[in-house]
Amino acid sequence: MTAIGILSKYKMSKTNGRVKILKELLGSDVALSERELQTRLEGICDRATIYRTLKLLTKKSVIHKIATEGTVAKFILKKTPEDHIHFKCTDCGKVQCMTGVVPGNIELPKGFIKKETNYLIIGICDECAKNI
Amino acid sequence: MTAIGILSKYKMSKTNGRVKILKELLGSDVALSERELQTRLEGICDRATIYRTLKLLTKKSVIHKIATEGTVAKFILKKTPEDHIHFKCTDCGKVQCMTGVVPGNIELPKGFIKKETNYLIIGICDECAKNI
DNA sequence: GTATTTTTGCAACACTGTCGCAAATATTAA
DNA sequence: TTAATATTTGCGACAGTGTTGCAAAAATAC
Repeated sequence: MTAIGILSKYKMSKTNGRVKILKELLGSDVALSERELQTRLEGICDRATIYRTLKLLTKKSVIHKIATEGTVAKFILKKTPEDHIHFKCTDCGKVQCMTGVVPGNIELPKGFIKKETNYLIIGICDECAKNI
Repeated sequence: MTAIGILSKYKMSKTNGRVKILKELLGSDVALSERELQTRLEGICDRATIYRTLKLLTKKSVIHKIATEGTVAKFILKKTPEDHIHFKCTDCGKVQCMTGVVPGNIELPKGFIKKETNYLIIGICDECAKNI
């Protein structure tokens, strides 16, 4: 799906900034922070706009907000609606989707209602592991 | 294990602040942020001290640093060394340990090395679910 | 093309987490 | 117990994240 297509689907105004932000996310196989997006967009839009767009896209479930170890949140396109795991490399810092690695169906204790998941494995990614 | 016991075990100086911080963590079944600790300690020690202590305890694997949805990290005593899941309630904000709920053994793709996990389920906890 | 609605950029803000440094406290050894 | 040494603390300053109000700008609706 294209950036414009997604914006149409969710009835969001097609502004220059939003299209560019979405394009970056569509073209990235790793999760990006607001900072990283800002760098890639080279000042096409304001910090606040990026934050607002990311918040909106997260709310619409187009992207996934990943709380990583540090203070910064990273965002990645939701490829599948199912729960899945993300991997953060402590070496290169990349956060990526672990497609194919499915967390077993987790049964919560009685009374708990699951809305969303944030599964993160921290370690060394395959690329970095080669150089050790 | 007592606060003093833990400090001895890890060869950490037994300062007033550290003992109090550890006692709070030992007495809490939910994860606490630096802010929450500060409130509970009523100014017994400085922000910086709390942060430093939490960092050290995390490094020693005494506590677990949980990256929650927002910007703030929360900390909880490590009851078991195994991977386990934490649950964050969007209603009351509490983050707790889901003992008994074990994530299936997750197999990573070839080359990836796991060091640590951060599994968080977001939803409504049993207490809050009652009042809906 | 104009009117209306939505979004943007800017500036200001609160908050988190870190750090250097001198003073205070804890540990060690006598 | 005291003096010497090592560690930790509090303070202030700082960089960074994420949010918000508001007027200007852009997008949508008519």
